[in-house]
Amino acid sequence: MPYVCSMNDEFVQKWKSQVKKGTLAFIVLNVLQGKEYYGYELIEEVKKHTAIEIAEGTLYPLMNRLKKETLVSSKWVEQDSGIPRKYYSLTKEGIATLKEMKLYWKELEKSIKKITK
Amino acid sequence: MPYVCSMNDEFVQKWKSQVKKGTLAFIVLNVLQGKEYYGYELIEEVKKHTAIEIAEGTLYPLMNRLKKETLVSSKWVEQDSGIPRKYYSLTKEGIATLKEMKLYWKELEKSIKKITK
DNA sequence: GCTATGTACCTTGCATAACTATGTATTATG
DNA sequence: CATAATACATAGTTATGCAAGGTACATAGC
Repeated sequence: MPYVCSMNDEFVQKWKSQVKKGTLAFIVLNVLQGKEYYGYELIEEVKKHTAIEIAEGTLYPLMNRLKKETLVSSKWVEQDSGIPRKYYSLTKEGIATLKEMKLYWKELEKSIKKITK
Repeated sequence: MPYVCSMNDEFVQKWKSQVKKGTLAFIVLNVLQGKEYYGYELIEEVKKHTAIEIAEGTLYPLMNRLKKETLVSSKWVEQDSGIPRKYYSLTKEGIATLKEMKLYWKELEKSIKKITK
């Protein structure tokens, strides 16, 4: 591979991973606004519509945290064939919390836009 | 205090802290684009112009990490009176890396906007 | 002289969360 | 019958924000 540019690739990779911290919870809650999803489907949904890939080993612990915080609830749904699916949905508290998070995100976005130029 | 809303205040607080992971490095590098800053000044600058507060215990270790990654360099500047200041500036590598980070941030912003609707 | 406040730097230890790797189980496909 | 895709789960590693502590200088008020 030819030397193209002096940017620090490994640093950027780690940075992206760090940016995801917090961001993923926000994304998941936002997606669940519209309708219920099961874990695997949620990952696919996000991958399809955005540039964000959520690893399974990331999502399931995340969903458990959100459940513990009572922001989402879950229920098992048997399938005619195949493995049963665990569907997640926003609780009332989840909706209120998401609203608060949206405010902060908008503020952050504005702040960074201001600094970037 | 009257009960106003069912959102989870502590969760939101922790979440904001998580969102800062990665975000702060991005912010600092962006600020240093324009001109050199010393640590204390950088905190004040960001606080003044945005909604973001960077704790000292966050900034100094962060600057050391950025230095170790050779994204910024620093130099001590003696003052006529008072404590000498450590001024930070972007390196060539820092500039290239920041460019890459900006691309990802734009992408992320777009993705979230899409999901938030 | 003493105290408080503001400036300016630094470090330790804790909590948190993403990711890799690994494991389980079911169904469809070649 | 082996592979891929679906679907959930956990352990261990790593990175980082922040509270809390510290050092040091300068100024203002009592």
